[in-house]
Amino acid sequence: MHSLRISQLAEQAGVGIDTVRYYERSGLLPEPPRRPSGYREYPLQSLQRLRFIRRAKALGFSLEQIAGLLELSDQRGDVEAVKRLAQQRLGEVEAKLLELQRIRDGLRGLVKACPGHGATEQCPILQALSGETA
Amino acid sequence: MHSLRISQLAEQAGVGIDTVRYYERSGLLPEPPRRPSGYREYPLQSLQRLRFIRRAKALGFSLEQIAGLLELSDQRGDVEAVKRLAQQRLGEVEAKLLELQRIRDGLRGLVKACPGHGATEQCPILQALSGETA
DNA sequence: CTAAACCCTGGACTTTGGGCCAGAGTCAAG
DNA sequence: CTTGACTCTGGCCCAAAGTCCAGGGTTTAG
Repeated sequence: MHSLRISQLAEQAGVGIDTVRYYERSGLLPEPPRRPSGYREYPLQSLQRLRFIRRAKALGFSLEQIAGLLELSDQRGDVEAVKRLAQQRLGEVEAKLLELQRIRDGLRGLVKACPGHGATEQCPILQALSGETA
Repeated sequence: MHSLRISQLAEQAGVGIDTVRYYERSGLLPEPPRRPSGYREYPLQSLQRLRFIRRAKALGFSLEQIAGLLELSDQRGDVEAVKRLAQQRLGEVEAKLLELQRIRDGLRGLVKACPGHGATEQCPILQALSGETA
């Protein structure tokens, strides 16, 4: 039984049925084969893909950006182009990581500098993020 | 000249004027003093705050979550509560970091495993994210 | 003192990412 | 072969985060 109905797919991926159809409309999830009746029959791959989307979304990627990431795994061949794309995405992701690390450090500093009593005075998180990145 | 008109503030923070007013309505940006005419006069602090918001947003925080972060720097006193809040945010941020690192590693692997020829075959980024986190 | 450039409020509109029906067909168990 | 659970399409609705007027004051440069 390596094919799923839409409700099974949705449940196992932790999203709603409408979401699945919406992703299909948006081109994020490829149109699955249909039974003669019109019912969608999803391969297990779709589950991985859906889970990926859910996670990436939780990280603040827009569906459009996620489409960009997924494009990488869809491209077979044309290796040069894929590589360039991957490098570009990698750059974006690394930038995100840096910013997120700054926030984390700010928060850590706050937690540490604040031993349960005394003054919060100069909360470091504003500073931690006020550097330049236009 | 340590006070800014709304257009100057907006420009220097890299957001639109309407956005500034929207943040004020939403309680993210405190209401600034006004001239007798009603014009808003922003202190430089507002600039830092706006920039913080912009960055945090780029990382996928919602305005509501950002309000939560900013609350930390606004609270003076009640140190216990502040600390708990900060620790909670820190946990969230660290979880995000881990996921983002997985994506980065996946992309790195892709770039590396793909030296300009050969098959992309098994793009690692799907794998990198298909683990369990409900 | 006047024109250009700003600012005010209030409200309507937009995009993203779905949620929620209605009406009609399909499938599986008893 | 019927009943309940499931699916289909199409369309309308929603919240978040802005964006864009309109109509009317304000400031400032010439």
